[in-house]
Amino acid sequence: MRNEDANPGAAPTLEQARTQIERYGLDADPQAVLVAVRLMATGARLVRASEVHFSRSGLSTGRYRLLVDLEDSGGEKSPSQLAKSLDVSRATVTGLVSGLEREGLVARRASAEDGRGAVVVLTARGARQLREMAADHFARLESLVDGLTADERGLFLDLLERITRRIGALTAE
Amino acid sequence: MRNEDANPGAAPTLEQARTQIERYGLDADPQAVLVAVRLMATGARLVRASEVHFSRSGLSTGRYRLLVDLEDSGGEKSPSQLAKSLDVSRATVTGLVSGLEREGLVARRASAEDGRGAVVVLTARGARQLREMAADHFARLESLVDGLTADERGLFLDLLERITRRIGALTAE
DNA sequence: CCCTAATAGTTAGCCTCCTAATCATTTTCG
DNA sequence: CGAAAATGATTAGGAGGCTAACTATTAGGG
Repeated sequence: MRNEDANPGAAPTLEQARTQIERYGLDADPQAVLVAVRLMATGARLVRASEVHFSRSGLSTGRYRLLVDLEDSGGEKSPSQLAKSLDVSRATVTGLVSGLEREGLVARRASAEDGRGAVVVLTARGARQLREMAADHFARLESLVDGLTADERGLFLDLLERITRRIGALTAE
Repeated sequence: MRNEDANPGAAPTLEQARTQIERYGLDADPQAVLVAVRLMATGARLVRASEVHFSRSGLSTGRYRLLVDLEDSGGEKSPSQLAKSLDVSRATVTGLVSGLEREGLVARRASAEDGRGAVVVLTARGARQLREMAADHFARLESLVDGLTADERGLFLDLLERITRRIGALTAE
């Protein structure tokens, strides 16, 4: 049985990391490489699982996040601000808002102060949608880390944060 | 200054988690929720950073992973096997292979044993491409976890794995 | 044996996100 | 003040991934 068959789904082993490093005579630390690769694989899986989940409510991760952000901001926000806080391009926000608007979860209004600007408003229907999804959503998130104690969660959060800080450097370089 | 402006880029705070939970009178643990949300945010950022990086070599994360997988398997593999080990649909593999073939990094051959089957072969050019990228690639991965000691990396790996095991349940449900 | 069911690969069409270009307003400053 | 630069939003077009549908071949059961 092949290695990959026994271990499907983007979860590489330490052996694989070691082999790859040695193939080119590099001196990288296999464990360090494994951490990075596993984190990426997990991230990708999580993103996809989330997309699958939200699509069952006719939403998507992006649309849901936009709705939540809107509610956190008291129900109104400009597309630019949304792009910034969601860490997504303005063009993407335009698309997300268009979709949400089509389903009546959000509405567009012209900005009163700035002639160029627009304001995205959470509709009653959008707020209700969020309310209906809340319990299930948070239960799902909680269940992800069910297996960890409070201490372990704190620890994980700390380690994760220290890794996250390095991501910026990767793109900038 | 708004909270999101001070903390851009999909890195929610404990406060935000608490607020959202309380808004609907739920009793979820804010810390647990935070861990899950941060992990997803980090994953998404990592995936995007990776895409940016590979696009500079005319590749993508998916194409690179396919190339590596091919090399790990001795340079040949069927599209179905690739789909399985990359955890991606067969249709996606078709697309990845087409792209790689166009650039001469990979070639398609008909399977000798199975009339339906095909075999994807790593070309000399594909192997060279991998060789050229290796040092930089592994250095990048290593630098991601530079800030962690070997013990911390082991710990992180363990915690991450225990979380990853739960992802399946999320989608299945 | 042959007809049905399973399997391999591809195609078509959708969604998410991106960058680059465009158009309209504001702001700045010479 | 008026021209140039900056800013807000949208549009156009591309890449990655997915599912569903289609074609070709192989395997199985009556």
